[in-house]
Amino acid sequence: MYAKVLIEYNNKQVDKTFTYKIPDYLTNLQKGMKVTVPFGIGSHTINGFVTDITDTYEGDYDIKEIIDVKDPELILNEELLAIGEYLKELTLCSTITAYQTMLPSSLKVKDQKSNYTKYITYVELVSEEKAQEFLNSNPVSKTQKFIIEDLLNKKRVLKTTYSSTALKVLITKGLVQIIKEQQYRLNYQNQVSEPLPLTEEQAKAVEQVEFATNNTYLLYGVTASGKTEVYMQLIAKALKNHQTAILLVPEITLTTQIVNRFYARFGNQVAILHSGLSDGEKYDEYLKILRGEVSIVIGARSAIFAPLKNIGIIIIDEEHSPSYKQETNPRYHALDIAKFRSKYHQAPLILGSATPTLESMARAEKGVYHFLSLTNRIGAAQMPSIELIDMRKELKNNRSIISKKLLNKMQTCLANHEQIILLLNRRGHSTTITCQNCGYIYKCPYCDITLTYHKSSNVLRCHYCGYSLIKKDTCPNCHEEGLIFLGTGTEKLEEEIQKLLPTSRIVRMDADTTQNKGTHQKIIDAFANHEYDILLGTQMISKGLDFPNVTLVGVINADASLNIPDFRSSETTYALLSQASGRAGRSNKKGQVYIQSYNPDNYTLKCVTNNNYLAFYRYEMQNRKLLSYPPYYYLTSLKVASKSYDLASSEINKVKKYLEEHLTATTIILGPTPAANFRVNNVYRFQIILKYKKEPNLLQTLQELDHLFLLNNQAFLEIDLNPVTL
DNA sequence: AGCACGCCGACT
DNA sequence: GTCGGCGTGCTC
Repeated sequence: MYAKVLIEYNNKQVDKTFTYKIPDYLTNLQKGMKVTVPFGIGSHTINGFVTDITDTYEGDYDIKEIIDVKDPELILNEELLAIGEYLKELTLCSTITAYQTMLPSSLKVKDQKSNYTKYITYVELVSEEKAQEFLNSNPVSKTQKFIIEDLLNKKRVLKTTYSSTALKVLITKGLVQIIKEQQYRLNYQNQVSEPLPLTEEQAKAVEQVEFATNNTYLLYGVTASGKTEVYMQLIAKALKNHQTAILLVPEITLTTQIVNRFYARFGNQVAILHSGLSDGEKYDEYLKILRGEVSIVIGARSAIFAPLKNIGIIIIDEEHSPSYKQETNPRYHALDIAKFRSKYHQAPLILGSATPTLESMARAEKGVYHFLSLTNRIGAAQMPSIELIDMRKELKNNRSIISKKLLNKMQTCLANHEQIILLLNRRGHSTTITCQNCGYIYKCPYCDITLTYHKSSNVLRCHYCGYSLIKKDTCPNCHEEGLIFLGTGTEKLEEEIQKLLPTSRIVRMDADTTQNKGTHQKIIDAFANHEYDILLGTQMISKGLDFPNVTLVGVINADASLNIPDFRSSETTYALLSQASGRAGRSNKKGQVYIQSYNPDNYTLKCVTNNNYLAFYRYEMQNRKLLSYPPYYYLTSLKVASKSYDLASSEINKVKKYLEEHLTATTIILGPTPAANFRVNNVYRFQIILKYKKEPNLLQTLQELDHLFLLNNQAFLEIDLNPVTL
């Protein structure tokens, strides 16, 4: 018997299987297992996956034998092997990269430095008779006597309870034995919560989902309309059919808020997978899934690869979230994998959002997706009132970044002991530091952007590459004391509010204050306990959080995200503002939202104010049609990156020529232009964008181009099919 | 990813 | 003459 093995090296040159003979002692070898094989010169061994097993082998290689099976419990089943192939095709990555992407880091094909299995050790008596005999003999040490009597009583006790020296003696005497058991790091109580009564809308949504089909449903539900309860009842239905379920949520939403609701309802049938877990915790959760001990997996993007069998339903919450697209290789979108698995298992796929992507909404309109909607908030909660504040008028008599109106509302709110959320989508203190004397502007020496000032650490930092510089008092160019700080980040906002409202308790949440594990959750918990009055932060405060006492939401600068040069900037702005607004008035108190802008006539902002997603959708669809963007056209982005400007420039032109020669005439080839991240870490990037409705030669051409760059170690080709951002 | 093979520069 | 630079190519 022979096995085809995909080896661990991530290199296009070894992106193929190697055939090995299966030795007699490995007759239980199965497809999808992880093995150790000899590879290359000498006695080198590496790991790989068995992708196929055959009876015969025809070829003139000097065949070697498989050495051993690693982690026999970890088997990529037929479905996962097929997903790997699909992922490879979807993203043009190597096959091994595809499989590696699907696994938690502790189970990837490579030699593990640590054993992730956590054990708990008990001690037990070998036999009660022997123990009695021992007690009756003389003389008996006091500690040993105590241990034996205690064990006679309790049968099984944690090893750490007793003195280890006394235990050693008892073990050598053959009286006591040690029992080692695997222990999962995360364990939860049994379920305590019952399904909630559904509103008419919710019940209708639950009823409309047909199981045992590969239908896709778009669940359009306004903020606080009770989508989570719909998910739970749909999942309960799947469980009742002895099927399993996957729920994807954006990373940032994976706070204990949603997870705890699921634990309370479904108890230890739930496994969670997200980047907040340690490698050991992920290993345990993955094993629970692999062993079939759980039926529900809740996780971020990569949880779509969870090795669940017999999936009955797949749900993607906040389906518009860009976090479902991986922005490093392989650049896959969880939605594509979800559709693959939906079809494979004949399991319905639910996409939930208050602000669906235009692609999803368009598909729902065309009837490709089934449309479900929740238009009302749950219980007594009403939609918040939203008002735009024209900052141009404000500028004339008030230089503050907080408008008079918003400040007044904040004061009222504080007086009523209610809480406030402020959104400013920019971290740090000041975004530009310039010299009044000579006009010098601090820029990153490696990237193409200005440095941001971080006051708490007195450092100027590049938000692209992390380069940092200690701030000096004088200008590095003219040596005068003329440095001024322009542009406001969350740090300066905090300072300013503390000045304006000295008695208020403020907590800031952004990438800088949430670096350590668990700090994110700590801030949320403290704010929920009303230890603070004001929560201010970047977009991470806008997602999925549920604080009943928040009645006021302020958006400091709505224009920032609107002005990003990306075809999706209106869409992301609408989603961001509508999500942020959704944090206000989630229980019986009416919520108010104030959005500050220098472009109050902007149509997207007007739609946010009126809470009119459909109006925004129709308007933005016209723009997309005019400019030939998704969902009317598909996009592919090709970038050439190189440390050499000239090389990047000449190579991208070769790429363009190749594309022109091989693609059909209807495909629009835009560029080359400098990419949005033109220079990062001293690497230059040029970009070409393809727009097409149908391009039969696409995959073939991209693969060929990829091959042409295979041996080039000076310039690199980065291909992104259906990019989320350009 | 390693490691060997191979073809050109500065040394005892 | 030879030690060693890293460019190129192969690994079942």
